[in-house]
Amino acid sequence: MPYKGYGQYCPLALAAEGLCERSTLLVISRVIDGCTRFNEINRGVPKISATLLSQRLSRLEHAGLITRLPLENERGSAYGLTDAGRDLDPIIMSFAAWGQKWSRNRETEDLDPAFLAWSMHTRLNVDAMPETRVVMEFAFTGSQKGLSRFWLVAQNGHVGMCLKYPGYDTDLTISGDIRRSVEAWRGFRDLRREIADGRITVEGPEPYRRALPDWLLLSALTGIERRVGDESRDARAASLARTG
Amino acid sequence: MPYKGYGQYCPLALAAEGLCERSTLLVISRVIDGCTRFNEINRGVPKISATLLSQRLSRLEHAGLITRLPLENERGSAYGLTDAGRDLDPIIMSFAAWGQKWSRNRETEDLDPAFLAWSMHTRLNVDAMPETRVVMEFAFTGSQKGLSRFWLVAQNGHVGMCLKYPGYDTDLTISGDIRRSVEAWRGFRDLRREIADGRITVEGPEPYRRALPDWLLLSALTGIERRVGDESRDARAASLARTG
DNA sequence: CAGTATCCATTTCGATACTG
DNA sequence: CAGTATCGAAATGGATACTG
Repeated sequence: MPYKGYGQYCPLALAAEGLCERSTLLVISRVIDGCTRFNEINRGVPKISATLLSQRLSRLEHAGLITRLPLENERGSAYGLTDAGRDLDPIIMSFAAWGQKWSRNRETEDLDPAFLAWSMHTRLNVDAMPETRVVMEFAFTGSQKGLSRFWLVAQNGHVGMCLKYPGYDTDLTISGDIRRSVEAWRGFRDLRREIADGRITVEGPEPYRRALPDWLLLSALTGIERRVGDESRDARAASLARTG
Repeated sequence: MPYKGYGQYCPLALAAEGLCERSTLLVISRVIDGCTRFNEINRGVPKISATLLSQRLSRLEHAGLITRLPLENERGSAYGLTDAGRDLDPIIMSFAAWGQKWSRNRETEDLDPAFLAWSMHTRLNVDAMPETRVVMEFAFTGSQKGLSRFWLVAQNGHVGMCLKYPGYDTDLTISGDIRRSVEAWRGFRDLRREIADGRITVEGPEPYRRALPDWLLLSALTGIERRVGDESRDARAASLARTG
């Protein structure tokens, strides 16, 4: 068996062997976030196939990181964390914070509207929202597939995400370019300014329109200082190239 | 491009994309430890080929994690850390600590004597050692390849590791089973007790023999609490199988 | 829904040989 | 020493089809 495992007792090698496979950290992260069902995790991990997710969950279970409880009434299982898995929480957080701080911006092809919608549905400030049902429609432009629409339905403190028109009347419609939307989400742009300047538009009743920025909590990592040296260098180089 | 990259702006996905490839964390860890030369890193990362190390170093350089300075007098380069790379230090430490705490023990095939020797040469307490040259010979039994010999040569605060007899007279000869030696190194067994009970033997002048346990600093992670639930379970099951 | 089995394209990596 | 180029073997992972 040529290159399976690092063949070492070194603790870092052991940890890396089990955790540094494609999507594994993302899967654990979703379970840490509280996702319990297969498809819930599946939606929360970008571009993972059911085949791979299934395999990852099995391995993580055998490695003692997650638990799997078959459900009584329904088919399927509920996934949860073991102590070992829970111990990874702060490590994964610091990993993500590092990514926020040091990663380059992505190309447009990497700005997946579906994943932005999924992220938003996990970070809606339901405490600030009305008791009644609120239906928000998001329309992102500028992505590879042209226009992408999603609906978030908030009710009784619970938020659902729909890929198709959910049948309920839409209360708010938010439209904008996917790149600007992602940048606002990540905290690189000020959402209120984007709205005030009309680059992201909000349609609907005045009270809802006004409240919207308080409903969207944005990415949990917006506070992290950003330091991507190459980009400012690239920007300077580009600027020189233009002016020079 | 089927499955290259996760195609996401998610900070955790971005971090994982760059860092969660085979051996990448180990390579960065060696540079964090202060290794600067290609072969030095190569020896410190278990089972990495020159091809792969070369590729990893290039990627890490382009990703802005490590620096590479061509040397003036000699061939080759000196590798170092950027701010982004240095920022990973505490994260990699916590990763390794997690591995120490939660990983299962390894099979004998994974107990590589060469890597144990390499590890020891980085953790010799040179301040406690004589000014004069000290040559230690290690003879590990019980590994796949039968007997494995290594020499550590300490002089003037510097420690070298030799895979062949270095020509100098040997001051101390340490012999023992590779599994017990690794377990003592990792802090799972008490080194002094292993020596006292004759499972690890030390030959040489009395003062050196007595001082040896103070010279070997052991793994930097020996203090981490160990919690591997499955192993006690496995042990119980095995015990049941034997007795039942 | 919640997965699993199979097949195949793509990718990864080590061994070997080679260079200055 | 400090790598790089090439090649083939091994592993990975997506698509598809399938199940209860």
